[in-house]
Amino acid sequence: MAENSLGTDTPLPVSVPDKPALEGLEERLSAAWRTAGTYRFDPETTRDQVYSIDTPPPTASGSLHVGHMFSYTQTDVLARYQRMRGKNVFYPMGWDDNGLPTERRVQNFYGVRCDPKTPYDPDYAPPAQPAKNQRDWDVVSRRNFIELCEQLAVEDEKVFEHLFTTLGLSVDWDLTYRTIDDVSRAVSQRAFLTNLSAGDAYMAEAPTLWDVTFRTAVAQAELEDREMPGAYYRYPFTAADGTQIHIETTRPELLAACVALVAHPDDERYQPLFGQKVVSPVFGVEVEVRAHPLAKADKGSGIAMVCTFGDLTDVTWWRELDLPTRAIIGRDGRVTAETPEWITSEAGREAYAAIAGKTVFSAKEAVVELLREAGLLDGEPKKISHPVNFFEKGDKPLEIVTSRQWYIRNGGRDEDRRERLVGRGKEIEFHPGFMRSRYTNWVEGLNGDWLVSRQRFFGVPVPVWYPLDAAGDPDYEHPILPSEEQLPVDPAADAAPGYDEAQRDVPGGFTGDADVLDTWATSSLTPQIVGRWSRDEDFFAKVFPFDLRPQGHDIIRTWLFSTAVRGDALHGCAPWKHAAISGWILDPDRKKMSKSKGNVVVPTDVLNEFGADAVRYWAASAKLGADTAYEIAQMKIGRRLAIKILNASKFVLNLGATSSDVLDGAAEVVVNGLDRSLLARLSTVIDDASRALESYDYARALDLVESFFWSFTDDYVELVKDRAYGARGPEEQASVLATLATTLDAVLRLFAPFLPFATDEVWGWWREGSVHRAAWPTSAHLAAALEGADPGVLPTVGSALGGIRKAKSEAKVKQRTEVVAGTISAPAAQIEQLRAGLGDLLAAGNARDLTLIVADGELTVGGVELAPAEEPAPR
RNA sequence: GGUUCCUUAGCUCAGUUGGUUAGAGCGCUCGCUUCACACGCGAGAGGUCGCUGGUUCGAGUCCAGUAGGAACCACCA
Repeated sequence: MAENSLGTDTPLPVSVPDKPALEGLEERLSAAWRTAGTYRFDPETTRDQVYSIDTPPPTASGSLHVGHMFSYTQTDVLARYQRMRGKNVFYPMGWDDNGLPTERRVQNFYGVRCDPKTPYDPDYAPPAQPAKNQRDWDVVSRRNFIELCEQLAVEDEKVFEHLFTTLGLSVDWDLTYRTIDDVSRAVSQRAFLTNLSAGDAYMAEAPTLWDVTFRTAVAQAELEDREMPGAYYRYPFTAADGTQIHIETTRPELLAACVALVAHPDDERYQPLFGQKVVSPVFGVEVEVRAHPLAKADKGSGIAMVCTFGDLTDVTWWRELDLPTRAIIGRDGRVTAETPEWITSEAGREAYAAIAGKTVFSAKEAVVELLREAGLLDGEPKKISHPVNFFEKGDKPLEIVTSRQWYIRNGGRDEDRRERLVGRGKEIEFHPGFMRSRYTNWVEGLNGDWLVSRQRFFGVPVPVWYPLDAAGDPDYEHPILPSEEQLPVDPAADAAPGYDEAQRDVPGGFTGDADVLDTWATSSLTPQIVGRWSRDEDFFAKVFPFDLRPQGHDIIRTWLFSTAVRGDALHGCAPWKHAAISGWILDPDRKKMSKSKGNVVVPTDVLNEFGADAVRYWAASAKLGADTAYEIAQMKIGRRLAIKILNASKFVLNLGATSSDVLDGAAEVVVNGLDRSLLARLSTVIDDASRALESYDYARALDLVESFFWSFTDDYVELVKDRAYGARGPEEQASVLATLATTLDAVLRLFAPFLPFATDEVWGWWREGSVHRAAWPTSAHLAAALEGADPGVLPTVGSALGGIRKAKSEAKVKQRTEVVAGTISAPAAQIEQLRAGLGDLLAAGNARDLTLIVADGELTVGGVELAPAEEPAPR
């Protein structure tokens, strides 16, 4: 580690600019830090020296947002604090370029489409301009697509890196990764194969939530409810004796996919029907009436039409009542063209022809029309608004189709694992603590394992092949797996081990798994990727489990949980000790900021206008977990504070206060009671701020330091100016100068994590190296100066000065107007404190004399006689 | 329906194990170009801590209830 000690009082020439300013500091200092390697992680280290951070990788293909500055600053403050505490901080940066946003951006930017079946072209160059018509876009292999992605990512990442650098993030830029690069793909595949061999991953054919636009399966974590208009349609099924049983449904288009009617076992209206067959209208298909406790007697007509599959409840009934499968919705979201074999009647088959090949929407209209024509629609449809499941990135309701998919066990179907994962959540210290309940809530509400295969083209391929039998059908029971050394592999381009490429997709040969892994299946491995898991186990052991995972509360169910699942399966522990959950940025109207609302502020504009320290002040003023309004006013205050630090430092240093030996114990020079009082207060602030930061409450630490600093400049500095100029002799002057320098030194260190630019600028005026490599102050170093010090002297003298100022203010005279006489009455203890600072009080108040009177009650200043106003000098 | 958070000055928010007259900043009013800072300095006004009850010598703080706001999860016939 660099000069991480207090012995920094080298006799450098002090060089203070005439007009200190914030402008330009970001560029100059961040370049200097980069050159000096100020934030470099030292791999020669032991685990207990390290503080490791599992940085969230931003989507570099996305747009910059003030939210980025907000949450990343909060993490940076914690990182800087730990570094000053002497920790070897492992603070990497990643780029999440494995996912739909990047896929879309690469497609549109270059005008290409990915088809994994296309062979790799090592000499491929994208068109100079994307073709206007998407049909004319180049079709490229997955590997070419990934290469294009990496090319474009370089440009996108520069923009983010520039923002983060300007913001002053103390990231070690040598530690970067991309979620789509070779290393990440290899780690993702290795983890998947490890899960597979340990039984933590498996393949199954099952009903799956399906997005018809993207034509891919989606996981529970990617679901989103949207309130949609709909209608209840009421129509009858017919029992053998001719009784009509009315059902109500919002999805009449699935009538042909009906497999049963279900009512509650206690529902007396339907009890006689349980076990009997009824016939569906229009299609004339026989289905059984069944009982199940999930059916609600008070919903609709109390009896539900079960289709395969209308919603997740249907899946439950289908599974638990062992119902047949009669699917009619294809993966394209249309009704299958072929007439199903379970529709046997002539009329039924004719009716089916009316919906075959139609979209869900058109099929619904057609079925309703058929019902209406047959006079079976009971009354008009009742319009309602109801929640419908959507893929969070999709714009059509999800369907449920049966398909073969890969899953990773996450406790959704296994009580033991579920409890173990809840326990992992308890191993993690959440900040704020209540955020853990979101984790627990999610784990306990899971209704299935984690579906990780996606029928997309761009992403990390599922690293698996299948042998083909003599008929050319894949043997899914015996997948062919790659060796460790082969990773990463692309089964669509690379031949299976032991096979020749010529044997691809021919009987007796092999076929590659066509799917890619869910992006979270890779993102969930950020600790393993950046920590060099399986590549450098020695290194991995120095950073894992990580100390900190910072992230937003909106991705607890996805990123946080999935990382915990991987940590549990691969390492048998939680992946981090702490999780710092940041809030969202709301616009000033308290609505969530979003692009669609057009209320997004461009971060670079704000940085240019107020400076990085000002923006950081705003971010660091908000507690973890608290959604926070985007507030320019708060940035103005931060800017004011940063400027004040520059100016106050300039003043203090120009007074000649440059030796802070007191911090190293050379305290005997501090003889004045007011000085000792200030240092006693400083000592308390150091202790309190340190305690707050230890518990991840940086906002409180900032508040404490800031309050101290303002009382330092407004009260203490104002009081001691005269003495600092030497008006009361060399000993008194030495005392105040040592106190000023000591306080300035400590204050710069205390502010350094929050305002890295202004503090390091001042540090450079009189110190060697960077304040960001200096040690965090401790009160132990001040103890020697504080024997018997009374922290109450400063506030008491300060309020006496306030009383004098008030008298002048009320008289509407200049503050430097001379006080001819005045009395201060206060209890004896305060009079004692006033005596300790009387000299400074007289000087600061420009008072000839003040009479101190012991009296009960609070301190009051009275009988102030002011000197007559000076006549304006004759012109 | 379950879980969680929030409600304190006009605004944004502190208030750490319950303890003397509840704080800050912004905004507002008044004053001051005081030799670090006008991107400044000083002074001042402004709150029955959502509401109701309880515990306690003592409640903004703990408990119960209640109203309003927000988020997460579940429901989705």
